[in-house]
Amino acid sequence: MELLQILECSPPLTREPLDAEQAAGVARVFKALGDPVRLRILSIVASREGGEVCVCDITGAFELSQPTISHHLKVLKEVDLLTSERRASWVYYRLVPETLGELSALLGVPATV
Amino acid sequence: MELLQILECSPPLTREPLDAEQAAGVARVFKALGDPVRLRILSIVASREGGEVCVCDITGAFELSQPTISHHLKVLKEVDLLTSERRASWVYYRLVPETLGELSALLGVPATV
DNA sequence: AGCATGCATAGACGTATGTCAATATAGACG
DNA sequence: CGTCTATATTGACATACGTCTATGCATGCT
Repeated sequence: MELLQILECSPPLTREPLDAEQAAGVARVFKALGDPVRLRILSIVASREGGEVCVCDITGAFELSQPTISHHLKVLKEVDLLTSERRASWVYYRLVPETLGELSALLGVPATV
Repeated sequence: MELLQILECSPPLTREPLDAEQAAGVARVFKALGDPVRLRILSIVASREGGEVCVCDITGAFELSQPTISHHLKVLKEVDLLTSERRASWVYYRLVPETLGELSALLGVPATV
């Protein structure tokens, strides 16, 4: 089953308990978010006007090796938080807003009536 | 700095990049959510009518040892997702909805206008 | 064709994490 | 007080993870 589908089928945490399969899928995404470098990478891509960021822009923002950044980008891609596209020599990463939205909904606390 | 304060000060990922300190704080919380067992525990507590769950209720829901459940509860407590209170022989866990709400806001995608 | 550049992959290494069995602690109750 | 029950802590172990260096693979350029 696709990860985004699992997120779509998972009820908000405050509504009912997750079953094991839902929890496993959701946990994969949160685990990807559970690293400071990946969070910063994601926020760089997500907040970028135009929505696209070249890998070189990201690498320049950290004092980490290029392979390390590449590794983190791969992790974010594997959980459908980012997509990438190669154009000419450069690879551009983009946010997948649906995934972020599903996570937000999952955590959302129902408005106090 | 307190964790909840860091969450309150952190802008939505789609608005601007997180700085290193914000990312470190936020990552701690997401890391706690990045385990299937903890997610299920959290959803059990969060979705419970009355808001309180006794540890024994949680232990009974998993085929894991009692110390393992206790460990996961501790992790969730350390990132301010849960609080606990002892009454008589039992310990009751409660959701901290503010933390969940801050996380949700952090991930929220601005409505498409 | 050959080289330079941008990014990905492979492998190695230390540290962190999830789990358990064993033990400790705290409260209830005889 | 002693003991039972509910939960927490400790220590051990295997596995996963973040990082690096070295290398591979495209693409563009001369």
